[in-house]
Amino acid sequence: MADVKLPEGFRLRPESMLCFDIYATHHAVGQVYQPLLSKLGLTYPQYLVMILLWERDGQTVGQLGERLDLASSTVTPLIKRLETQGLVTRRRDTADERKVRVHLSQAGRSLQHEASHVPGCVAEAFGLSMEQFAQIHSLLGQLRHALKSRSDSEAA
Amino acid sequence: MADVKLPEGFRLRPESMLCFDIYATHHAVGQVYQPLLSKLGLTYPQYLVMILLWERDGQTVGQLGERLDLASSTVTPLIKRLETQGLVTRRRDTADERKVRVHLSQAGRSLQHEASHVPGCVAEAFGLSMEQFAQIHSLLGQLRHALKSRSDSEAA
DNA sequence: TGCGATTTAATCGTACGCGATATATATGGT
DNA sequence: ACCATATATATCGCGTACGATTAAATCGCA
Repeated sequence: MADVKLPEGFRLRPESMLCFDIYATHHAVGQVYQPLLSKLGLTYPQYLVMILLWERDGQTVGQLGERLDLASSTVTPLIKRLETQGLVTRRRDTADERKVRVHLSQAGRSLQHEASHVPGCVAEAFGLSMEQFAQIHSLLGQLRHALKSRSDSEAA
Repeated sequence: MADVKLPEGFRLRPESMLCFDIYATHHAVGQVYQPLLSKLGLTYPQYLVMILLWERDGQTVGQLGERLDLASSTVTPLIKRLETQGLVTRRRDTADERKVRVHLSQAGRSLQHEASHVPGCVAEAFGLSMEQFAQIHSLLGQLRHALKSRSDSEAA
């Protein structure tokens, strides 16, 4: 919890603080996806889960949560809502009954095609060049890595 | 809603998609702030509001919401919780009674000093150079600007 | 002046998101 | 085989978030 190299009484305009940046960008991105996804009956977090399942079916609740950094208290009800909509089914793993595997239904698989235009629309809305895109990806990755290793060493 | 220049059947690893980047980074940042702020009895969004008020007292609910991209349905209850904690007071603007002005209490002002170590701790946890920091700020700003102008033209 | 349109907050219902806790299943050492 | 421990989900309470709606105050303008 070391104290820092910022000048005494250092004050930035709030809008130029990184916490505001991330917060505002997260919002802005969500608002690009929202109208596209609501036509499919999905929320943004539900869409992220579906993307993971389209990539690999039958993942456990824990695996999905780990890739999205979400606790079971968030993932479980989200999956149940997807199940209510008929997009997925939940089955206990026969080998290890603690695990719940999430499987796509036929409707869940078809939805992938109906959603195929979404990344394109979003990419277009982003209006970034491939270079800028790659830069952001790289910098955010570095940022998360720094934060992660910091909190890991704290936990140790 | 023009379709796009992505190759047919284009598929990225989910984790390298920008929506995952932003989502995961937002989370990671929140988790750096959370332990620091919980000692002050604040949540992350409450902290953002306090920063805005420390910069300029007496802003309206609408002004606070606009700077954070939040609707009144989010801001109003948040402010009420800050009021319950004794950090702010809410007063109707005498000149325009539709507006509600949010004012810091003495406790709200003192909290600024108790929170003064937070940006430093966070900057340290970020572990980024000033160049990287500025790059992220700039790129996220460009991204938001692109998204904003896109959705504005849509609304028009 | 009067009254319809606009602006500003607040309210409601639904869906995240998390910390703390509970429950069921599996594992390891004796 | 037995039991302490660990693991995987689920549940609960609280605090965001947002779209849709409502209500009050203000503004525009005939």
